[in-house]
Amino acid sequence: MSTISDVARAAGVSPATVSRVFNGGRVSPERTERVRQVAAELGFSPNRVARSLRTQRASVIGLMIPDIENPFFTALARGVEDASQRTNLSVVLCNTDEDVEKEARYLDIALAEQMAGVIVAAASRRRSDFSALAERGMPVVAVDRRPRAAMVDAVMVDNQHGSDEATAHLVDRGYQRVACITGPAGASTSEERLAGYRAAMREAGAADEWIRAYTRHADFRVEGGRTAMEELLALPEPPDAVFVANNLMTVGALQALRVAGVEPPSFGILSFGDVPWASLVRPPLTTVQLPAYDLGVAAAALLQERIAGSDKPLQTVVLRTALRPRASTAGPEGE
Amino acid sequence: MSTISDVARAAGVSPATVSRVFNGGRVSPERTERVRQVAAELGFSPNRVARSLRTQRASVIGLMIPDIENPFFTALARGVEDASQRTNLSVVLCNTDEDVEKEARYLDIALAEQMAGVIVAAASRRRSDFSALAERGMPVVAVDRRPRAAMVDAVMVDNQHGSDEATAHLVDRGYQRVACITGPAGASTSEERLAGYRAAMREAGAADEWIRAYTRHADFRVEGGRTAMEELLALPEPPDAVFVANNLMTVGALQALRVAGVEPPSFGILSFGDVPWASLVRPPLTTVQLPAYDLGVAAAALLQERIAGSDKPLQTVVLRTALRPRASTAGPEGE
DNA sequence: CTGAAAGCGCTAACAG
DNA sequence: CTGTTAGCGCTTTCAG
Repeated sequence: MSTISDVARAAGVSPATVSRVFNGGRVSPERTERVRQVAAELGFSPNRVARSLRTQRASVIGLMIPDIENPFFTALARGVEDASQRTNLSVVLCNTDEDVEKEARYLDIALAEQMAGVIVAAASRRRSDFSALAERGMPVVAVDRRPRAAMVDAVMVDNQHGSDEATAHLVDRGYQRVACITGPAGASTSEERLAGYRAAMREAGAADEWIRAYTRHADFRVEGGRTAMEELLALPEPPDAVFVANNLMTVGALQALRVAGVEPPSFGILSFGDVPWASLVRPPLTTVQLPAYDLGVAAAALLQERIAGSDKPLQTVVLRTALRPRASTAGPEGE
Repeated sequence: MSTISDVARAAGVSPATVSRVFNGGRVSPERTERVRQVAAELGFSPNRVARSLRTQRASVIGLMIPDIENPFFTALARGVEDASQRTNLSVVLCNTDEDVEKEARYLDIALAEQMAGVIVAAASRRRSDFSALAERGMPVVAVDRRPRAAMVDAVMVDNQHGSDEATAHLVDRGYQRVACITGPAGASTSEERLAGYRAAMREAGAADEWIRAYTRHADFRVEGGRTAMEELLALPEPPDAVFVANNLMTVGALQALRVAGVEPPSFGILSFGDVPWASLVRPPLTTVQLPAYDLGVAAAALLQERIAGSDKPLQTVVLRTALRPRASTAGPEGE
């Protein structure tokens, strides 16, 4: 592995000149040419570690996501990756596993590795803590999940509006008892989606107590969705439709329905977020489409601005969802 | 951000002592205690960039996978991650997108960032090139896909055996015309799985020419699987069963079958590798289970040995698959 | 436009 | 067991 001084010696110039050639400093054309030539011959490429140490900043950004097995987050990750590639930033993907400790460990690493910045889909609304990064001036962008009171830029989905619309759709189609399976109580996404559901149900005339009885919190995973659905089906007066607040829990809910011999659309089911391999599900599922990829792109753009030193006031970008009605919510008569 | 000298000064010791405290050198208990104390107060954590520059090795390893949206690779990634966490290595995930250029770019980054080592599921058997890393002494472990002639450790799945067994299972169940959808011609996994299929078919008495006519190469993605299945169904004498060489193509094949109104198990279908959300598919799918997670763990273990400086001869670890017969291959009579 | 020199923060000999 | 010292490879003043 040749170094900058090897190149300098071989080209008969100073290391500083070589450095300038690779960093856009002013160097005479012929020297530039010679240095490039020699560098190519020697297979030289600048050592980023040394550069980071010297400049105190890296060309790597961290992306913390809570579940690498959820297609929503992989799509988001691709958005971040694609947008970053254009700026020559490389992306380090960290899977926090919905675990605040693990997340904290990765945030420490980001700090110790002097990463240029971090994009986080926070594991917990209350307990995720970015203050250490913020204090040391490392740019942070929150994505998908809004951490409480953290002073960072954010890119969010319009959860409440999307859920409200989705729930209203179920009501419109004639379902009488629309239940809700939402995520863990700590997460902003859970709460906002629940709030949308509640708003729509109140508007449809449901009492708060009734709503509470037909609401379940689960873990945003398949398993949790299944269990919650089983509980709802076991109610004295079971629901005839369900609004499920994320994709994986919908998969679980579908399993529970199948086991119970309940078939959409006589039982309505609507998923907030695309269900993976939706094409395998019959009947086709009504979903609220989330702009996962664009969320990633927007977050990366915001982060890049900050890395470049922008001191605009903090922004929150909100992206809209889109309701895709399909057969799974055709109506209780099973049209 | 406090440095090692800040801590040294505040604790009244030398920087070397602080360093030793954090790296397991011999330091008297009371000093160790004091240093730890002071470090905690100052919120000190060692700067990994400086450490890497000094020691010429990093505590980061790269993991290059061809498709982050394939659950097989995410499971593999988790294996790598879990195994690495125990050794305090952090994992950088790079999505090569089955693209040799993109892969090469990431490999360059690995080099420039002085990563401790790299685990690669190669994008191409022929064109993926690790020689630059090997030359510079960076440990590389190939996983899942065997790059041609590269002198690296490898962790593989017993593709040929698994495919042979799977195909024989279809034949045993009474299917007469078993077709095959395999992956791109370049990949070792495609070729080995195809070889297993061929061996079983020959043993069942099929002519080479017949086998060729009932074989399709696709791209390991959903789309490719669908197209290939459509082609097979359009043959003058369509197959009555198919062996599909990866999970995503199976999803595509199922879509094509559904559109054509063909239902397993009267048409047999068997997937090499677990199909995501298999529980949504009806009837339940017969699969060859792959040890994706363990593949990751084994690769990480091998890499760690090399990073630690082992100069054992190169090894190839082969993990076995397991056939899980389910209803989708119950037999042409549709028992 | 170019070179010399001074570190970034850390670790690894080497002496003590 | 502890401190001193000399860099890892690079960038960035500061002179020239």
